[in-house]
Amino acid sequence: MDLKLNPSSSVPIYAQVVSQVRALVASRALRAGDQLPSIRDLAASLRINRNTAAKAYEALESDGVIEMRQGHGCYVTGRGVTPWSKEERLRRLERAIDQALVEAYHLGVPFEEIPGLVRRRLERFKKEESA
Amino acid sequence: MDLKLNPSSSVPIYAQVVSQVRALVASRALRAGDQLPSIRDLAASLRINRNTAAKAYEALESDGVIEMRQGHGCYVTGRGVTPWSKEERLRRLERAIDQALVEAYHLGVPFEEIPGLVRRRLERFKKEESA
Amino acid sequence: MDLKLNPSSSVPIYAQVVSQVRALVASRALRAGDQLPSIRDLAASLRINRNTAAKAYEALESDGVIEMRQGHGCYVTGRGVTPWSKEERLRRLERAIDQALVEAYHLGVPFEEIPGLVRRRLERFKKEESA
Amino acid sequence: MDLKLNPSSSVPIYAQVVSQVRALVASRALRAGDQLPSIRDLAASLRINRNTAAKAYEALESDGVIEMRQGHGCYVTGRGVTPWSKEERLRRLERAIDQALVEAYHLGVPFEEIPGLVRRRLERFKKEESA
DNA sequence: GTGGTCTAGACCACG
DNA sequence: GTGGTCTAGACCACG
Repeated sequence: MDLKLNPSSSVPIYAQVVSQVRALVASRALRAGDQLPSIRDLAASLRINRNTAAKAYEALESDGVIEMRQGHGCYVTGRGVTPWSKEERLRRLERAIDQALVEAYHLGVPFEEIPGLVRRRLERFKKEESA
Repeated sequence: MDLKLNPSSSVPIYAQVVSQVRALVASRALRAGDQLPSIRDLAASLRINRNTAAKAYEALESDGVIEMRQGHGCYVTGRGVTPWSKEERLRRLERAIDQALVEAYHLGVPFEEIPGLVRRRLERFKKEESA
Repeated sequence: MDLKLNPSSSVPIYAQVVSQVRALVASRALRAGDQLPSIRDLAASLRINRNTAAKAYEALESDGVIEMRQGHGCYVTGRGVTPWSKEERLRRLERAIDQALVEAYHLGVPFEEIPGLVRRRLERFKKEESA
Repeated sequence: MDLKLNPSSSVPIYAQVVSQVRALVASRALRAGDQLPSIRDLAASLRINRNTAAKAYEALESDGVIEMRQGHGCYVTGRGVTPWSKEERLRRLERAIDQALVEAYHLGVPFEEIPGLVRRRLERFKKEESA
C-alpha cells in the first residue's frame, strides 16, 4: 500500500492517510476482506508516528471502511452498511458534486466540458476495478 | 449576503465563509463587480470575530475571487483570473470529481447514477445563473 | 452452547464469552450442576484461541459462576456464592441500574417508560426460567 | 465538575471521564448549553495528560453529548438528536436493562426486588433534575 | 505480534 | 486562550 504523504500540506497527515485509503477502496485496489498493514508497519513505512497511523485507522474504522480486530490486524470492510438514510446519502453526494461544479466555475472550465470529464473519470475507476 | 454557518462543524468558520462565497459566485448569485459587505459589516451580520471575516476575505482575494480596494470596499472579480496553467486547472478539477466518485462509492450510490445526477446539478446551476 | 461472538467488537472476545455465559445462567438456560464444554472443545466450536477460552473460564470461576474440577470438567455452580457483603451487592446492582437509566436518557427514552420496560424484560427472564 | 478517577481500574481513564460526564448530563447536573472546563483545565484538575482529556471529549462529541467549538470551548449539546432508529434505541436500552437483571441474578438479589429498586433510582434521578 | 492507553512536550490553527 | 496535530517512548491487554 503505497501512500504519498505531503508533510507540508495543511491537510493533517492522518487525514491524508484516510482519504487515500478511501480512494484505494473505492477504486477496488483494496477489496473487502483484504488485510491492511498493521499500525506499526504502516507507521514504519510512511515514517510517521504509531499514534498518527492509529488515528487514521480509527477514523477509517468509525467511517465503516475498515475493521480492526483484537490481536489480528485491520481488514477492509464489506461495502456500504452506512447508517444513513437514502436521502442523507443523496444529500452528501450532491454536496460533493456541487463542490466539483464550483471548482470548475472558478477554474474557468466551461460547464459543457463537465459531463465528458465525469465520464472519463468514471471509466478510469471501472477499469481499475476490473483489473 | 446570508451565509449559514455551523459553529460546531470541524470546518473552520473562515473556511465556511470562503466556500459559501465561492458557491454564490459560481451559481451567479454574486456577479463580477458586485460589492460585498465590508469586513466589519460581515463580522457584525454573521456575529463572528472580525479577524475571522478578514481571514476569509484574504483567502478569497488570494484565490482571485474578490478584490479589495483600499477605502472603496470589496468587489467580486471577473472570472478566470486563476493563476494556474491549463494542465494544473484540469488536474484540480479531476481531483474534485474523483472525490465525488469516491464519496459515491462509500455511500453505496451506483456509478451508473452519477452522470444523471451531475446533469441535474448542472441544470440547477444554470437555472440560478439565468435567474 | 452457542454463543454469538463479534470479532470486530471493541469488547474483547473472552469478555463476550463471560457475559454471554453469565446471561445464560441468569436466564436459567444453564443451571447449577450443568456441565460446560471443556476449554479445548469450547475453543474448537467457537473457533477461538484456546488461551482466550481459558481466560474466559478463569474469569467465570473467580466470579463464582462456574467451577473447574481437575480432570472432571467445568460445572455451573449454585447461586449466591458471591463473595460480597449485602451492602456491596446492592451498590453493584444500583450501579447497573443507573447505567441503564443514563442510557435511557441519552437515547431519548422517557423515564416514564422505564418501569414498564423493566417489567417486560423481567417477564421474559422468568418465562425462559420456567421453560 | 468533580470527577472521581480510579487510575488502577481496568476501565481506561478517558472512558471513566466519558461515563461520568454522561451520568452528569443524564442527571441534569449538566444541562444543554452549559460550558465544560477546557481540555487544558480538565487535564490539570484531574492531573491527567491533555491528550487523555482530549480523547474523552472527542468521544463525548462523537456520541453527540457535547460540542467543541473552535477557539471557544466545549458545551453540552441539546438532548437526543441520536442518529438511531426507534427500534435500535429500544434494543440498546433493553440490552442495558438485561445487563442489570443478569447482575441482579448473580448477586443473589431476588427479581421481586428489582421494580422497587428501579423506582427508587428513578426518583433519585428526578430529584436531582428538579434541584 | 497486534492494537489500546497514557504521558510529556512541542508547535500550529482558530477566533 | 482554545482545540488540533504530531512525535517519542513506555507499558499493557489480547489472542
